[in-house]
Amino acid sequence: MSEKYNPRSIESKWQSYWQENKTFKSELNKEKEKYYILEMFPYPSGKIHMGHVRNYTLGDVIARYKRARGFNVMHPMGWDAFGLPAENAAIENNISPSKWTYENINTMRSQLKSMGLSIDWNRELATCDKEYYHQQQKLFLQFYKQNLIYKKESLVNWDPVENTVLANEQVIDGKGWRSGADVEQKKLSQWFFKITSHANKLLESLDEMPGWPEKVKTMQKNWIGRSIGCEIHFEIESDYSQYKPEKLEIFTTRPDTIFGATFIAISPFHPFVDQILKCDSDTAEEIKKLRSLKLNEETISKNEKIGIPTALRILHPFIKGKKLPLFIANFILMDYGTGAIYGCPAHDQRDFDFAKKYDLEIIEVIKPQDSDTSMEDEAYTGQGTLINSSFLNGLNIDDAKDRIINEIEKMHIGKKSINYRLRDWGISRQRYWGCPIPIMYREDGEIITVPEKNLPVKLPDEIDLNQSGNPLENHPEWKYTTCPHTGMKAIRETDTLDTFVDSAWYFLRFCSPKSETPFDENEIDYWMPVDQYVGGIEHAILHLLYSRFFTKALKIKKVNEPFKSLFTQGMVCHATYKNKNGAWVFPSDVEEKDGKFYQVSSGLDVTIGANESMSKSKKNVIDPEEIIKNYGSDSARWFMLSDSPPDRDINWSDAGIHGSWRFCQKIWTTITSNIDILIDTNINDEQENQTANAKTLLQRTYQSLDAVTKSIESFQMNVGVAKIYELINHISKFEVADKTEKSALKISLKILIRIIEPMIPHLAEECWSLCGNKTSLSSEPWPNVDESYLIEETTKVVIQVNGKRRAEVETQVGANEEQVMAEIKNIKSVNDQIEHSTIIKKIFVPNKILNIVISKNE
RNA sequence: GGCCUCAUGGCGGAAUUGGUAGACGCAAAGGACUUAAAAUCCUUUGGGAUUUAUUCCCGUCCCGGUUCGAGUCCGGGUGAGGCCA
Repeated sequence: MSEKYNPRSIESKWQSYWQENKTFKSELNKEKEKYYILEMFPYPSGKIHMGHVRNYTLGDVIARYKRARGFNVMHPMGWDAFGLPAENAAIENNISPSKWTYENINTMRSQLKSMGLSIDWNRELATCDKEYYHQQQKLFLQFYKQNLIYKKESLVNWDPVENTVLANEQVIDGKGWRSGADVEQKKLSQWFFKITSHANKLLESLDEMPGWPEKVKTMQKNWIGRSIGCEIHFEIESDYSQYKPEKLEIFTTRPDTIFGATFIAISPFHPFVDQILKCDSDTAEEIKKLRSLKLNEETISKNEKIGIPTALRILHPFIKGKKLPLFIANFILMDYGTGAIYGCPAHDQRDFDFAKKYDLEIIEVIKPQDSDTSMEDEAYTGQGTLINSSFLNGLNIDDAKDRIINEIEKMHIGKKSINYRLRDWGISRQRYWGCPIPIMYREDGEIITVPEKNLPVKLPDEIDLNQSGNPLENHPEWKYTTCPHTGMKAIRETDTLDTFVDSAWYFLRFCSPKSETPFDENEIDYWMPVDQYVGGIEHAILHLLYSRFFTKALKIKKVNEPFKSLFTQGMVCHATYKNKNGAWVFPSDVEEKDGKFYQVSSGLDVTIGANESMSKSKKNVIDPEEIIKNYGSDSARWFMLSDSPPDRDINWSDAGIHGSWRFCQKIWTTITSNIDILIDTNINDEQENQTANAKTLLQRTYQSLDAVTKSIESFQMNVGVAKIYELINHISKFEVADKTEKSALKISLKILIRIIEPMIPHLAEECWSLCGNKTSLSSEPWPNVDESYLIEETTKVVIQVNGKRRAEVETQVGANEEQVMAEIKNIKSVNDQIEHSTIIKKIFVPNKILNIVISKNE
């Protein structure tokens, strides 16, 4: 057997075998325990990149491992196929979004297949497929009936030149990416999912999800942002002649500090401000300026605090005669709470800065337990006792909160209230390439849903993308229709759904991808929840939260949460390159010459940008095709799993791929050179008169097997890889002299073949078939650890003196302190230390350590 | 600004969760084979000292603490990254 390792022929051979034999087809089978492994499905942007290779290799290791563990594994794949890039490509290349998308899908499918992933391709779906969005429109109707969908005015980024709405990423430095025009904030009437109605459920379930990383749960908790506080209605005095509002409703999470309140601030978008604008021409310009600035938490915390004084004064409800000035301030969000707060400068840094700037009163109402604070430089936000606060004096913060809320409720000027940072999910997109919203606007003003029997509302094929604005808006035949109930004239909703809607339920659709209803209850009942979900941390919040919301809102029996375990793999990053014209450049198009970088195709100089997650939009992608072509996908997979912990970001470099190739080669030569032993049916498990050598090999084999198993279970594939290296190093140094050693080697090699299959499946299948097997290795069970080999007779005990390692001794397992002490009598390095000293005590950890604590005799 | 991570040789990283720091891989150097190269195999590889040893000293970003013992736990700092529609 001297044939060379030839990954190209081996890999295509096994890929065809798996396809022809439907090796990875999954079917409902109640006799068997199911395992649903899912990686986040890709956007079909053109070609796969190393980030995909990492994601899908990781998932495939789990899929293959779980199959070996006897589970009925479902491992599907699909395409997150709607979205903006298809429309851009359509304009650039004069190709329809549909054609562009399906061509990309074909390319990427064959690339994924060339990686040897154990995917059930029978379940493949694409969200842009009308079969898929037909079902999605049904879900829309269902949500609509449940009152989970409503319409309201909301701000969008508006490009006045292109006459179109821009996504956030299309706004660069406040200007439209294509037109360069200043982007305006425009109000449009848009559809929303009432995700806030599930805020509390979404929050509370997080505590019952041990399979999720703490980091992601924390991010979601912060995102939902539940806070308990109090709404208070204040009476108002006005110096405006034409505007005299009576009451202002504010929200605070610190009602305990109400006696320290010295000003009131409202958002520039607060309803009061519209009226104030009418009365006060002096400040109108300033107010308009505040309104034009984009407000979010980040800018609020960084930007200078600005307040515009008004002629309104707020009466303090507990301090008679006290009047607080009211400001319009740039750090109050209209969407949070009531868009109005009171400021207590002494105990809130932001209020403190504001008070200093506008020379407002600072009243200390919380006194720290241990020290006096001066309030010179910063607010005190810690625990303490209430002072200067009338009936609250002497209470701690929590008690003071309860007491004041109680009082406020008694006086009927407010109530305890729970507030969420989470806002409703805006789902309208003014785009063509998305799922049509099954809504019509009738000429009599009624908004009606398209009846289920008339679904799907199909996207028109013929569109004009060269006109500005949404192509659906510009498509009269599609847009104008009649009401199916009355025959009245009607206009279709021309907005399409956010693509996050598509991905909020695809994992459900995979369970019954061809069902005539959105999903088959029976299948869902068996397959859901997803046992292991694998994807990028960048989806930690939105996609995962939306999916959780869908799952809860659909009220599927027994399925409360969609993803039992979540693993967030690190991103594959690469430097970004830009040429002189500001265009992104592919790394493969960059070359170095005399320390300078230039673009090969154009000859232009290139500047190197930051390392960022690989993405088609920045062109910092590496196509795995080259590597697969040169080394094979087994080497590529192995390389991807080596070295880096799966949850850590990596900077892509192919340095080291050669080592992976060497490893595959070594597996091949090791198996082929020992093939005689492997196919010899007379060699079995020979334990009688086993040589020490044979025993040691088996010990190491089972230790490796144990370690590899544990590392796969705990998502430490890089450690698993290292343990397999150790095993093959032992095997290749092993010399066979007698029958028990042949037997040991055979056992060891067979275990090796089995445990490399999740990682390098083609080579493993080939080795397995060389051993004379006629069926796929993937249906073979995972080997069991023979525990008897893990029991060691001797062990090394480390001898420390004052905590420093001085020697180690080989002892019987379970040796006691006296026995170990006897062993070390003649060890010089230890004796040198304990000479002329008094032994104070000895710390003995059986089989591990003996630490002798001494004090030197002077 | 808030919240959250992370920091170990030339590099990627390991360390049974408080018990031999640097497994395994990459890179590098030396050697074997070869007319030569590639490939393969063997050896060395955290820093330093010497009497070359079952030797000693230093060493896991910095300062301090807890402990018989700290890469691991606690406090403070420095630096890097992520998230904040």
